[in-house]
Order: sequence, then structure tokens, then C-alpha cells
Amino acid sequence: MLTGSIPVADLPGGFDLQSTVESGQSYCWHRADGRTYERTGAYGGSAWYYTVVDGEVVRVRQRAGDDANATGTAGGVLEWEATTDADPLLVDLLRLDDDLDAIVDASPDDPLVESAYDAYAGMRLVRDPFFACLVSFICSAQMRVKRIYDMQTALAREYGETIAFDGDTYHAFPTPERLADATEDELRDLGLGYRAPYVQRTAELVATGEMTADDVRGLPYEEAREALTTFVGVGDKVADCVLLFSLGYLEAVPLDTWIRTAIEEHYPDCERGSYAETSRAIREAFGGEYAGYAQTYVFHYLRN
DNA sequence: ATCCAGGATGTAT
DNA sequence: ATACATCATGGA
Repeated sequence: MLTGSIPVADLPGGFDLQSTVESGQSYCWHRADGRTYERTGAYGGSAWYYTVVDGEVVRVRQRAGDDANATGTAGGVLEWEATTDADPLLVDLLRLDDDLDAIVDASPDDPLVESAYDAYAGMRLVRDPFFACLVSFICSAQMRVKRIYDMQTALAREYGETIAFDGDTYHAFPTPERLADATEDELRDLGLGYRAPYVQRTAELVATGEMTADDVRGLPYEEAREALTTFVGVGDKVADCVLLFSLGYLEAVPLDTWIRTAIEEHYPDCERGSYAETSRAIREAFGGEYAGYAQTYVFHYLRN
């Protein structure tokens, strides 16, 4: 077992692990005590979280550290235990390389966005692995966050490679090949409902190479969104989620039910009748380049 | 029981 | 291009 720590108190904008991995943007992180996405208000400020990427297990928690003004989750260090050197991995997965101060500074002078940034200071976007992110947001259609999480956990348990680490068994997210080989009925039995054939057919597209992340990376934002809708079960909204939470398109603003409500109540002039046009308007209202950051803060803020 | 949840698809216009 | 019904499932 390798261990290490990453000082995060002095990162621009700081860092908050709990809100980053439990804000409904990622379904790839698990609280070690099994209470991920439980809406009990249970304090997870110094809880261990883990994820499995590329066959490696990474456990991490945030502690206050020696820093005199470090309070609770706002500062301190990330402590990690892993099967590999997790320093570069965590910087990548948790976007510790983002200049969060600059991102907040670029946000609009707007009461809703400012309160959201204020309420969850240090929350960062994630860089989820592409396939896991794609499947989890296909499953997200008309689902509550906790159940989306439970579906991904069930998929990993049934189809994911098992990895032994420090006396425990961990499950990787399934490969495209494994999910492509699953039957629709098997996936329905895991509670996926009408999303079951979407997941199977999309896994097939990735497994055969007919359509992969490489066909999307590098495209201009709106072309990338259009390209992603080639996958089955992926419309504009899910495509925006994958662009934002996996492929690093920070300008993507997923128009989900919460944001649509926010548009009605706070930005009525941004409602333009179509996804594409409303998206452009709210993207501009949210500051353009980092609009997706504002969207994720507002989503988390409104949902709590 | 009825409604709703980070929507997408197929079909008709 | 836009409007509409339909699609599973579990929790409140």
C-alpha cells in the first residue's frame, strides 16, 4: 500500500472533498462507511472516500492539518492510501489544478450564483472516467441522485472487475465489453428500467469502437454535444453532463429540472424555447467560459 | 393511491 | 424543427 498527502489549504480557491464528490456530479466516488448520497445530514467532513480507476484503488480523506486557520473541511490536507502513486491521479480526478479563485472571480455578479459559491466554497468539478460518466448519466434520466448512485454501485458489483486492497474487495466500474455482453433483461433486473437497452447499446458502440470519446475530444463545444447524442440514451442534457464532468468542457451547462426552475424564477429572459438557444443564453448569464462551474454550484445549492 | 425524479426516444405533424 | 405519448422503478 502506498500512502501520501496533498496540501490543499493553499490551493487557489481551496478544496472541499465532500461537496466535490457528493454533489451529484460524480457517481464514481464511494464513502467507505457506505453512506454515500444518503440525505441524512450525516457529517462526512473527514470521511474516507474511495474510487477505482484503471485497476487502481484510491482511498482519500480530508483533514484539517497543521494550518492554524484550517477549519473543518475548508483547508488542510488530502490524505490518501492507494495501490499506486495517487498524487497525479487525484490532481486529475478532482481538478486540483483548476484556479478556483479565478473561476469564482469570473462568475457573474448575481445573487443566486454568489450564494451558491459562498455556500460550498472549495467545491471543484470532477474529471470522471469517460465510460463510467457516460453510463451514469444515461441512468440519470428521471431518477433521483441516490438511486443513480445505487445503479452504478450495482453495475460495478455485478459486472466490474474485483480488486483486493488492504484486506477488502473493491469493484471497478464495468468495461464497455462487459456491459455490451449483458442482456437487457439482466440490466433491468438491476433496476435500470427503460434505461437498460440504452446502456447495453451504448456500451456496444464503445466496445466495438464505432463511437468513442476520441470522436468527441477536441471538437468545439456545440459540435461535441451533438456528437455525443450519437450514443443511445444520450440527448442534449446528458451530453452536457458528460462534456462537463468528464471531458473538461467547463462552459457546458446541463439544463436539468433544477436549472430550468432556476431559469424560470431567476433568469426568465434566458428561456428561448429550444435547448440550444436557452443553453446559449444561460451560458452567457453564467459567465461563459466557466459557466458549467456556476451551474454545478447552483444545482447543489438548490437541491439542498 | 398519485406524483415525481439531473430525460430520451419514436412518431406524427 | 416542434409537439406528444410513452418509457420502469422506488420513495414520499
